[in-house]
Amino acid sequence: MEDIRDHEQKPLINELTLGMELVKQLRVHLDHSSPNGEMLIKKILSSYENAFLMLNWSGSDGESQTSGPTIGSVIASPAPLESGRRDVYKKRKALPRWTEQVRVSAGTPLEGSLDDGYSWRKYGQKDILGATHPRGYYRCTHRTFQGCMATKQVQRNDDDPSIIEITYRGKHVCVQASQRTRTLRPLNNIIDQEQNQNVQEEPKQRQPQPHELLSNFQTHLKVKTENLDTRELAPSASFSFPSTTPIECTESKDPIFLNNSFMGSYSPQFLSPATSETNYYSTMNSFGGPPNFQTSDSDLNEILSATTSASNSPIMDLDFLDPSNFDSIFPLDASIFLN
DNA sequence: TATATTTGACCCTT
DNA sequence: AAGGGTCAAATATA
Repeated sequence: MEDIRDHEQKPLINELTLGMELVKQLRVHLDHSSPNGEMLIKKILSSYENAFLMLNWSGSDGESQTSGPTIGSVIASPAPLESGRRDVYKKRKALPRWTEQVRVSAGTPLEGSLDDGYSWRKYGQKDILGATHPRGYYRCTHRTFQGCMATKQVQRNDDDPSIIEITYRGKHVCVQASQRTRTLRPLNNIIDQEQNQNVQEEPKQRQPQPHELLSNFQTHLKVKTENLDTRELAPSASFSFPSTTPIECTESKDPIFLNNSFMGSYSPQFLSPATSETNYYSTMNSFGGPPNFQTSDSDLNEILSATTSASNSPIMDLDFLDPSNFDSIFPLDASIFLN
């Protein structure tokens, strides 16, 4: 099985690799004389990255992959319900899961407003037996275009309503435009927003509150992990939230893929998780979304940086990250991709 | 008009 | 069978 799929993928990988190489050669010839050209190059490379990410995903799930949909198939043609859905359940069950508890001040509005640096879309709410507060279900906004299966459940604690429990499931495969660093509004502006939010009745999570985020996660956050391989956690013994690392950024092995293959030349700078997801969204259009090429050069830089940032995230599970698999999938020194 | 949320129905697991 | 989780049509919002 594995071999067959390898054989199916290798030519594709090779083609992608070749294409990436050619793009980089083209980039050299551009010689910075054309900003637009450079922008396009980055877009193209970004698309290649995502293609690789998708391939990776489809080849990483050992258990259910025989009949389960790959990311690509999800995007192109959802699998039939009968078999597909069950596989989805299986997959999700196998996803790593961990819980965070965030204490919010009394008047703080709802769970959905808690921003962890990723953009979420609410897809359900349920009254839970024995719980006074309903549980909200959120999934990654980028599921459609990037196949990111990360979800989270948000529920107010019964005993202490000021505590909100957030259960994350799955790792982000998506690239989030998570770097407001360079676009952060002036502090007073942020404070204004926060004050406004405290008055807000129905908050919108679409407007991340970097300031609030920071204080929440740095001062009130407790994390308990469930079903999370302790081996993975071990390296994050420093499980603190240095400045603004997204919570998901706790696994150490994940960077292997991005650092080695795509981001070798991009120093992992530290980026704010505060998310303005619209930036990236427009970029993702380049492979599936509605046409929108208004992405600016700086946006693309952000995106690439975000990918770097994401390299700190538990992006993939993955046997794929097993060096042995890695070699077979990326025969070349992939660190050259973005150089 | 596009995108996000709500909510009842459906599916899956236990 | 019950309860939790997800889907998707309807509705709301910007």
